[in-house]
Amino acid sequence: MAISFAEENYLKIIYRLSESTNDDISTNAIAELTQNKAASVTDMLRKMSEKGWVNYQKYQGVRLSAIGEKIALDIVRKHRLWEVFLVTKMGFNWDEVHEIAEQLEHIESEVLIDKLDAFLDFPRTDPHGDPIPNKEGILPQLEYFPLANLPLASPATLVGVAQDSAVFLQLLTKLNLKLGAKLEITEINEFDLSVGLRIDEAQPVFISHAVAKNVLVKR
Amino acid sequence: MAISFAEENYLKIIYRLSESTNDDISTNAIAELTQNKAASVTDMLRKMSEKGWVNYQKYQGVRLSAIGEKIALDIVRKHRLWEVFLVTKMGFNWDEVHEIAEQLEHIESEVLIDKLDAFLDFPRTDPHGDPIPNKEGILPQLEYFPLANLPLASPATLVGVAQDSAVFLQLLTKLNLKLGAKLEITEINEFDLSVGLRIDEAQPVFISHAVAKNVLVKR
DNA sequence: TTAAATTTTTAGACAAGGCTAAAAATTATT
DNA sequence: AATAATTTTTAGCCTTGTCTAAAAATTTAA
Ligand SMILES: [Mn+2]
Ligand SMILES: [Mn+2]
Ligand SMILES: [Mn+2]
Ligand SMILES: [Mn+2]
Repeated sequence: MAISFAEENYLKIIYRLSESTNDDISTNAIAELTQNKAASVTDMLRKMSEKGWVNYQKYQGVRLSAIGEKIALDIVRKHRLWEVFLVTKMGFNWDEVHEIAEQLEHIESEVLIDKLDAFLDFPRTDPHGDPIPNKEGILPQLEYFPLANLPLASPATLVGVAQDSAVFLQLLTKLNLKLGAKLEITEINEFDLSVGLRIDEAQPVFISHAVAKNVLVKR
Repeated sequence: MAISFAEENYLKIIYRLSESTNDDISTNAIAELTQNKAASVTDMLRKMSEKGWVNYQKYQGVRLSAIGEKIALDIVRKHRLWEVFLVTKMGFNWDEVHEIAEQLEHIESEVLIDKLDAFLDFPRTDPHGDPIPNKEGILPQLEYFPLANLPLASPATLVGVAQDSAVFLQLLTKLNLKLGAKLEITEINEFDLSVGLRIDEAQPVFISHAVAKNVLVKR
């Protein structure tokens, strides 16, 4: 069953939304990311449900089926491998590659992707630190990753920092963020991507996205 | 004015048909190459004429406008550069790259193509010997011609092919005819225009006129 | 526990890019 | 020059993926 660009984009976006929550994904959330109207999303969800790619109940939201998740992971794999290519081989900066990868992720050729993977030396993460799924759709278990990528309500341990400027490290100390601290994200603010963070079972505090990106955690 | 994949394909195919004739291009010829029905072609020609990409008169055939030709050359440039990439960097054979390049040629990013061009060391021809237009749409002047036009006992070098179907390229491989091969015609058979051909100083073999017409050589 | 606000779905429309069948124009053959 | 064959266009229909406006369901607030 052939899949269209539009369908691939919907699956990828549902996947992305699923990463940071366990709830079903809402029509409006999908509409916002696809840049379509909610009515259009409803229609596509009905069609993709027919095809068995998502489990969808009217008014109840949607989640990916096993097949849908595999398709989404294939697209994510392609997107991230192409991003590595663009940065390491073509000399783009990491902030310039996303839009081009949005196009390249739809190129259909399994053997091309395998060769690209080898050409890039089997990278485990893309230029933004995001993990690259293998052909089977399995994400490498990274021993550490940015706090900014930690899903809501999923406990982790602070194991490092991605930056060692004095001002940054002093701020961590002020926040009581030290190696070995038990962390849990309680809230993610759409507006500025700042997060509510519970540190060692205490009352949550707010930290900026800039800080969250530079704090490394392990599950 | 955004351009769709379908439109890009029509322009590219009209360009290709224009390469081997000075006449206007017929609806049926386009239908055959696009794999669409003539009625659909008529409709697209009318629309593309509106947009100023082709000059089209009902029943009289079509030809590219200056703008249309520039668009077509841009696509040809991308197609051929990606084919070089696939062969020289990804390790594909020359008969495996056309279908993938058909997809990659629609990726939209001028800067990506410029970087790719540099990454590949500014190739003048693709893996099939076809010239690669520069950004301005200018084709490098190559001095090759069909093997079928080579006189007896006059050494030449295989520098390209006039066709890149997989069956044809596979036949060449079987015959040990590859880019750079030293060729010399030892015999021409009046009856079917087949030729005796010495390849790299080996014992002569017979090849059909159809093959000889599609093999490009340089003195 | 109603009423109000919000979210989601339905209904109907539209553009792009295809198709088939029939009509019209062009070209080839007597 | 008339007829036959071929090519091209027109007319009408279809699917995909989008939209707006209105209706229905759900959630929030009074
Ligand atoms: Mn990206
Ligand atoms: Mn990325
Ligand atoms: Mn090609
Ligand atoms: Mn080629």
